[in-house]
Amino acid sequence: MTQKMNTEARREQITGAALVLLAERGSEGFNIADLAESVGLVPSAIYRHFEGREDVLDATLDVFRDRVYGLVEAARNEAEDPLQALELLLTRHARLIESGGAVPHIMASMSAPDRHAARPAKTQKIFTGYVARVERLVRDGQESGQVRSDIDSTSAALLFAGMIQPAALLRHAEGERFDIMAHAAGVWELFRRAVARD
Amino acid sequence: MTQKMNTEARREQITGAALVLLAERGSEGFNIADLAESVGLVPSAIYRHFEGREDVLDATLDVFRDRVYGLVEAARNEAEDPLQALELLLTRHARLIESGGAVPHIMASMSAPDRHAARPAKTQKIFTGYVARVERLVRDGQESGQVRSDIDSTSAALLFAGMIQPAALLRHAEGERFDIMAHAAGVWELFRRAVARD
DNA sequence: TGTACATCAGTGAACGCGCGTTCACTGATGTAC
DNA sequence: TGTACATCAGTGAACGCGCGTTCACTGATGTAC
Repeated sequence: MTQKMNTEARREQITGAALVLLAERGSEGFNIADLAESVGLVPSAIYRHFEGREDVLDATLDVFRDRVYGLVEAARNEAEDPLQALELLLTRHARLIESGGAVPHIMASMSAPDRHAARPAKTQKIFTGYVARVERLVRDGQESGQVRSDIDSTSAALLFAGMIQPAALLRHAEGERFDIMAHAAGVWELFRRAVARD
Repeated sequence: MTQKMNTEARREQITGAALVLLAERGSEGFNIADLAESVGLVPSAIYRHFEGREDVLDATLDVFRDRVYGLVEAARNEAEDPLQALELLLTRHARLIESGGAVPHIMASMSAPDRHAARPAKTQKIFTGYVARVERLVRDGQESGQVRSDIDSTSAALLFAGMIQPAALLRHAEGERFDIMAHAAGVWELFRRAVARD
């Protein structure tokens, strides 16, 4: 028998593994058998810790949210000004995708409507929360004078959110050949030119 | 019995209906029963015209590709210059999403890996083809002097491709409340500022 | 420190639902004469 | 113009696979005394 763990520790291990599987295959290809195997358990053992597949996805979405929001907070704290925070955030998103944690891929696949209306709604809420945080950074930049005051902060936030999405797709398509860090640098240069006060 | 149609006409009707369903629910929620019902047929009738579910998706992807590439061609032909073509393309993408043909949503859901490796690969090829066409417009703009020559055309093309993606997600999340045409206008202003000469 | 007991995570067999797919049959449509 | 026949799109019942889920059972772990 596999080593026993208390439910709390096991739940964390399982949601972590689920996040990896979701990044690889999306929610469509996500299944209990593979999830169980990836943590060295038998499928039915998952039900000791979760009510079912949808409950696993829900808990995994919580982990996902915390990580993504945590990325924004970290960038905000570590950077010296709002514009640098945005650059740092973009770089770290890129690095996350490079290491397999395909954030936009997860977002997209989890937001597909299905019988359980709860999951898509939650996913969308995570996304709007993310955009709101980025928008906050943009407005901070406007107040500090770094960012042009005549631009619409929502537009800027949505543009920012979209910068990394195509990269994740290409990363999946072309794999190692696609230099995602270089893409982030190139696209950041364009974004900076669009929003920075010359 | 439902009115008979020859296979060619029926195939077109079915792939058209499939595209609508995919935009609404993604490939995960796409099933033969609903597809058949949406064209007034019984599930087994689908098999008169397609080999199976995966074959329907494959054919639908062809329709999707033609429509998206057609959008780029139309914009190129109708606009007076490359930059205006890009603006026109963005506007039409937005209008397409507004009317329910959620392009990015389809892209994302179809690219999720699964047993049949063929579909994701095809989806990714459609996307890279799209990016290549946009990149071509950017380079045309550089040659005509409208677009700055010091920017990386690939970065610009990827930034452009990403502009509409978050909008599609928000459209799904907030529905009518989210003014996608206004978003397109706002984000275009930023893009133009990033790439246009002076 | 040792023993008895309760708790609870892990197991494997079995179940059953959803859904894609098959197949024999029907009857409408188009063609040959 | 009418009749006979061949073709083929549509039907509905049934099948079966994949996969999420249940359940009785096991045995490890932690606690009470």
